[in-house]
Amino acid sequence: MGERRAKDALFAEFAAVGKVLGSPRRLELLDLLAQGPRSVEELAATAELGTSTCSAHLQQLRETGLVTTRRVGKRIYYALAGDDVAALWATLRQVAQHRRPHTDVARRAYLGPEDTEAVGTAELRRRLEETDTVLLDVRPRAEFDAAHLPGARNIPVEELAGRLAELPRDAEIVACCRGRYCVLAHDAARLLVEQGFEARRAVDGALEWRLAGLLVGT
Amino acid sequence: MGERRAKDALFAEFAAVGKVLGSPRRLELLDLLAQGPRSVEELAATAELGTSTCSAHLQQLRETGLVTTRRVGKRIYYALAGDDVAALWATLRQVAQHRRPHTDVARRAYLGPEDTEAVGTAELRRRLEETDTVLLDVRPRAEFDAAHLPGARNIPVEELAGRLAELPRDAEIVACCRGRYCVLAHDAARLLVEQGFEARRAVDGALEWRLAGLLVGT
DNA sequence: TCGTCATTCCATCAATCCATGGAATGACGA
DNA sequence: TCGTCATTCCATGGATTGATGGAATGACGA
Repeated sequence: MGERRAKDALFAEFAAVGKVLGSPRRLELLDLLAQGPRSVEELAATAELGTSTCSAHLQQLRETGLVTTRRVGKRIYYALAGDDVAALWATLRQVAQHRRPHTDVARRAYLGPEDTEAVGTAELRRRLEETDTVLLDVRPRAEFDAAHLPGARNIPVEELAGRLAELPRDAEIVACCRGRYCVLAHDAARLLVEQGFEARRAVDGALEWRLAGLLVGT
Repeated sequence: MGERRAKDALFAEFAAVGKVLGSPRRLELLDLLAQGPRSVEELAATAELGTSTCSAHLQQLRETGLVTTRRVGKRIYYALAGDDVAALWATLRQVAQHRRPHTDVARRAYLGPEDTEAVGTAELRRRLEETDTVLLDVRPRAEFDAAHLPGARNIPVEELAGRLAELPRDAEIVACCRGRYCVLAHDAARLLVEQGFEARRAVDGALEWRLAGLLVGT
């Protein structure tokens, strides 16, 4: 009886998903896609990959079923197949953070010093309701447009230094971005504090809020 | 600035966890470990692996931080590092089931025909409280001892055919095992029904109940 | 119909991974 | 102290994977 063979086939299916999660590059692409659909060249540029390489990785993600494609004009947009994939990605990060001490070292090295104050999601929502806190989403416009917290304003970090006049000096500003391992909010909060604003950064970001069902599209 | 380098290092940490999930053999070991601690040779025998091969896989799991080891006498027991790892494994399976159509084909090929009636966890708990349903855990004794649902009785499948006299003919029997992708309950329920018992099988098993915090140890 | 442009295919090289069996390790028990 | 036994180490060969650049594909727009 092919019981062993059948079991191997089943576990090979599971392993196919695992295998595709085994490359830093693919995870980076997955992280970007968790923010919203993107074309190959956008992804290649953002992830600093060659187009061929990026395409090859995306195809592996697609063959495994984690992402889907849609053609618009002469571009092909890749998107996460569903929120369960985002949940898997979040769980993977959580396990790494929990079980691999070095993850936290790498996280700190990437995000920079913890010199700005962090605001948790519960606290953030309270402040948005009860005070005139400004929620500043500093992700690229495309990602903001795809989905963001209700009431958030968008100024991409690259533009932030030149658009300080748009921000209030008499209210608290909370910067947010892609999620727990994204630099953008750190950078933004740091810049704003240097410029004399009363600024903090959100601990969570679009990925976590997406999983909690808090986001709205445009 | 080594921003790219730092980001790569962070994502390499995440990918290390993904990479170790990319082998069917390791996933099988992980699945077994989700049932409770086991020695290398037990694992090798159950997963039908050579000892060296098994040891090598276990070490990768350990280096990645997903499992821990403990020495007892001349044996080394491997165990899951925590419930978050079990949750990751469950999420991975769920995504595969959801996003890879072939998973269900492989699942059916392995588990055999769906000729016995399935009982979900909510319904199972209701029946255990309100009727005199017998919950029959058909996993190996070691796994049952490590953790099981309160009130369950243990008869490993191998022994089942010879111990039918211990089971009531006037009450419903629900067979349970490791989880959604385990054959044992299917085999047991099939055998019992053939023998004229009023038998069903639980949809969920130890893995799912562990994550729901329903298990008790010995 | 043809040029353009985004994406994919292809061939290649270097690197990594897996399974295997025999030797080495290292803790227990006499 | 020494034999035993579970586990790990090591060397090997076969297979897979990732990055890369140039060629091919295929849809759009003139």
